[in-house]
Amino acid sequence: MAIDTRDRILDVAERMFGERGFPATSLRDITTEAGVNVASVNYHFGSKEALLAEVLERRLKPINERRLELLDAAEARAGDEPPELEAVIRAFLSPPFHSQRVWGEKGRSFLRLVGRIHSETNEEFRATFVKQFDTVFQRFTAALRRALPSLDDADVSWRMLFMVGSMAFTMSWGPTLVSRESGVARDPEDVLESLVLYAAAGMAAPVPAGVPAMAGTGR
Amino acid sequence: MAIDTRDRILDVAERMFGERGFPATSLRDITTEAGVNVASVNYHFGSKEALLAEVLERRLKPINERRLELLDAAEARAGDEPPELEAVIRAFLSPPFHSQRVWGEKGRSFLRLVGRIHSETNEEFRATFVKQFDTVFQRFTAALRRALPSLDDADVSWRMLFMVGSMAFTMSWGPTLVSRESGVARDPEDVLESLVLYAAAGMAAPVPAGVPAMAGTGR
DNA sequence: GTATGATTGAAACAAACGTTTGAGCAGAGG
DNA sequence: CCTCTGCTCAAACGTTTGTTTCAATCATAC
Repeated sequence: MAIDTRDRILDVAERMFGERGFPATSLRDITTEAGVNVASVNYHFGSKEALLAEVLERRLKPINERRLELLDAAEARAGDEPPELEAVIRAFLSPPFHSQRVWGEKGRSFLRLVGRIHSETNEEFRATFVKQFDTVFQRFTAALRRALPSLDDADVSWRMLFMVGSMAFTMSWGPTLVSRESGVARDPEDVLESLVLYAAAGMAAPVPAGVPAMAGTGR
Repeated sequence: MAIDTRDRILDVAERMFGERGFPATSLRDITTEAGVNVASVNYHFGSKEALLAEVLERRLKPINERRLELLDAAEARAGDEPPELEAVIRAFLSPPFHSQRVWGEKGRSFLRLVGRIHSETNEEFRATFVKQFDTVFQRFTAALRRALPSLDDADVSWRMLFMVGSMAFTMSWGPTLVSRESGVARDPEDVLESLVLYAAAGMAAPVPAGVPAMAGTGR
């Protein structure tokens, strides 16, 4: 009633995709809960997959923009020197966590959805999805290489993957898995701090001198 | 023909669940590829979900048993002292990576499946799934707490989550995402070493003195 | 007030889903 | 030879899926 049909669909779809997953959520689940007609999805978005794309873009765009802003600031602060490692990591990790705070429960289910994306869509869709991260990944890879001059390119790539993994898994299932135990931190801001700390230490881990040549020409 | 129908179904299901995901894979996809009748799935396993459970257990049991073996060895080696941090981490991370080597392509798609589990099944199924890890998690949590006496329980729990996240994400998508770039390490054994290094450094990261009390009584 | 273009509604579409049925086949035991 | 048991098969079950259709309704502009 109050809100536009389009937005109602987007909100409910975001939540349900996050909770049950994309293939497991039917359009009728969404439209029933949103109180709109089934046909309106195809009218407003064209298809179920196009709806998913719109749900993702709506939230992802500001997050990635914010990441680049923060990275810009960190690099400007460092001048000609390599940017500070922890600042780079924080620039990457904090925007999604902040979105969790800003958007409340909506933000949480959206992050769970992002964590699912890689496993629930087909190859082609995933390709258009990762394109949204192209610039972000390139910029952050370059920054991390400057901040970690002792690592070769392969190490930086893998460690970025490790960091992304921690982030995605934590955002998706941290609340579910950890909150069951007793007396653990709940505030997303605290979790972010722990994660930054962990990732910074992992990123900066020295490569043992005995086995230095893992990449380079061939292997 | 050569192999038993049951095993044929299990093999194909493992691969397809890993590639496309559980909800996105139909029983007819599986049975057609395996060259068996649709009805045989329900005859041998009872339901699609029960098939998934069997696929998981078949591979997961030896992995978790091996983890506990290695942890036993590490603790025995340490005597009354706390076990060595890197040994504990390696005990947790290496069995799935080794399975990747031992089982070849089958192992890879299985690990991708495991990475998907948390996002593709309903609450009840996931509950029976994580039960398989109960013992493992308890033992490793205890060992890590002894190896990291300066951390409080909440920090250990969260950092374990970070580690599991890196592992799951790497096993699921490392080959897909990283291999596209040039000249990066491919050998699973090397990736394991990088991950152990990263996780050990992250786990051992000192908690900044300024903000020590994150858990404990309330917050 | 009436015409216009955007939006919604109920109903139906074919296709695909997991599961069930019951006949048919093979081989072992008596 | 017959019977039982384990298994496979083609066919059909009733639901549910994403999508389409087309008339009804709405707000806005003339």
